[in-house]
Amino acid sequence: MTDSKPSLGRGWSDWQRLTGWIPSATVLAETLDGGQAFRWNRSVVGGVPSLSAKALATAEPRDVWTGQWSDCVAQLRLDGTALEWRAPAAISKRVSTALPTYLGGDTDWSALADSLPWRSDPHLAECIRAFPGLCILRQPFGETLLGFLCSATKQIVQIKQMLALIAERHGTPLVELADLSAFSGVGVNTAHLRRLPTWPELAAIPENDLRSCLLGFRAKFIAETARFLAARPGWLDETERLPYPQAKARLLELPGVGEKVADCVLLFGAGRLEAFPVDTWILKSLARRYSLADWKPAQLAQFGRAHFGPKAGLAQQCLFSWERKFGTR
DNA sequence: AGGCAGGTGGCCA
DNA sequence: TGGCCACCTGCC
Repeated sequence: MTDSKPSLGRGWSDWQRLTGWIPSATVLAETLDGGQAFRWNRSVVGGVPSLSAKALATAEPRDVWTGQWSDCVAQLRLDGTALEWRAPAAISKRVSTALPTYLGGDTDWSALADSLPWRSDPHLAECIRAFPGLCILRQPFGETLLGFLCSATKQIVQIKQMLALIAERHGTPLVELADLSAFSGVGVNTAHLRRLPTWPELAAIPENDLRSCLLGFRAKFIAETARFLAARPGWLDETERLPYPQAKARLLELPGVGEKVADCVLLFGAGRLEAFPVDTWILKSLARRYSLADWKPAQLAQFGRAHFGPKAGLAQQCLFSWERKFGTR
């Protein structure tokens, strides 16, 4: 079977360079799979496939990240110092437009981190040094809300499983079924190439069907939030456009959305860098590194905004990543 | 083999 | 306002 012509609509586009953001492997992993987003997975491609396949021992093994958001799916890899991407050929045009925005627009993340008060804060300096150029993703608002409604007292692996199941069982395919056969052997489970259901779609799913996607008591919150939104067309879009304080106040009206989830949605799903989510990791971080043991979450949030300034959300993510990776003791 | 986990809402002083 | 506790259930 020959496939000499460039494939139109089948398989993946060629790898293309992404200009602007050049993360290390660590920072790329931390950005895509460090708790901001829950729809990225790493696979290892290349290297020595088997003992007998000496001839196939070609390229160095390297990580390829596959991720989905909205009606997009993309793969990312590091080639030397450049970040490269590709997408299913059928949607590569759409992805080429959406990907830069998803990765934080044309923000200079190193410059932004440099604007944080690290000069007078040794621990913050250490966290920034550990994850130089760490990026705050700009994810779809509604999907970010869904993701963090799943997050209560769950670890990242489990949140990823919930969302994968929701997409698999209740989402529509991202690529035409006819194109899916071209995806075997590239580290992609084609069953997972489905977009997450939208909120109107979620409103039509019985709570028990949600519950069976490993959601537990979170299913009730999602079902109730879906009903709330279904009764208010345009409410979520308006909320996304509101200034931070008003947007947060509105999100807090949703069942299952408290301070922490609201801040996560605004930080990772709306680019509001003034949001400062206080979770257990930040609780530990501030208690241990800033001697703020026994402070309550609301006080810590106030401290965070006052101490780290208008881009406190980026500082939060640096502290969070550091604490999760190095602070386990 | 059980305790625990990126929280929230409701109830009580 | 502040503190406690139930809520589900699959992982480490």
